[in-house]
Amino acid sequence: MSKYSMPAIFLLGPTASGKTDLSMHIAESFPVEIFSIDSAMVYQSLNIGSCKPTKAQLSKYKHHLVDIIPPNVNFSLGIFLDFLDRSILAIKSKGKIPLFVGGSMMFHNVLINGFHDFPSCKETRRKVEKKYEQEGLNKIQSELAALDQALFKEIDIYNPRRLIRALEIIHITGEKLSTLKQQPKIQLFDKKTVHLAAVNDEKTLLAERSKKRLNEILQNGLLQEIEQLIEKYDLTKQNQSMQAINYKQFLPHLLEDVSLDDCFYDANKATKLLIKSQQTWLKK
RNA sequence: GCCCAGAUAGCUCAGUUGGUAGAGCAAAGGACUGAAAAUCCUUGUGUCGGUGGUUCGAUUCCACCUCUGGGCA
Repeated sequence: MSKYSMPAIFLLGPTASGKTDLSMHIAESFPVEIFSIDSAMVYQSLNIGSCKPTKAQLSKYKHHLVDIIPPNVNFSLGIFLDFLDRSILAIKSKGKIPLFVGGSMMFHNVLINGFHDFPSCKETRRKVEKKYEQEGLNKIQSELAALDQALFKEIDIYNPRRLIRALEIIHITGEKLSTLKQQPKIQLFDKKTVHLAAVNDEKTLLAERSKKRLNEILQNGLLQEIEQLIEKYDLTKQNQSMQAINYKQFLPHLLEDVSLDDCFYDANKATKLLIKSQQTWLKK
């Protein structure tokens, strides 16, 4: 029934909960290979700020879906699924089982509960984005209302991202997204052989730990890392990779006149919000 | 010691020509299918610094006091 027809193990949890270390312990003694589910670790050269495992750890334990794209390329679910496909086929032939570890909960959701293979087209998307930028939210709201009334009622129409993506799909397929959504999802793994494990902790404890970790990240040379990154790849804050926590907050210190203390405060704040939203996902 | 400016939500501040107040951020909750560490939604009773006075009514006007900035000695 499922695309890969093999078992899978998931290790879910918020940031700073100890997933990464635990996953390597598991990989030590079980026939699994680690698949990172982390939207920042996919970028090459984003090492310190993304809390990527060390080079030594990465070479000792194979981590799939880490360092798959350079920081000047924009990541997307499509890229994620492509790399996933290749890696899964590779370990399947070795008789290993994937251990999915990470805090990017939407990707876990796709892996566990399946997804619709809706198409994507950059040009179409750009057209819709342009319309939004030039004519505003109202315009694309009414466009969706005209094209797909059912979906309009269903989705969050104040969220431009959702509207733009919906219109993109409708324009490409020429069909209503609400209809397409009724088709069965692609299930990647058999639900019967999917094993979920969650690592979690008190929010205050996680906040404390992540603050401590942020200090370590700075000591490890986050600022130098960002400096080298933007120079080598000619990055600005527009790049998707620079939207990742720690990069987003400390970049202004290098490019603009923002104090280190302010950056620290913002990064810490962003991490706390991340933990919160990860915990919201876990409740599902 | 004198002069000036402040004191309002956890923080930064608006505001009420006198009828007991509201934004941003934080906090809490939530959504989530190609940017997701993104994006978006919901939730605001607080001795309006203290004590008096004027008034039907004061957080708003007046007096005094306390505290905090800044200036002058």
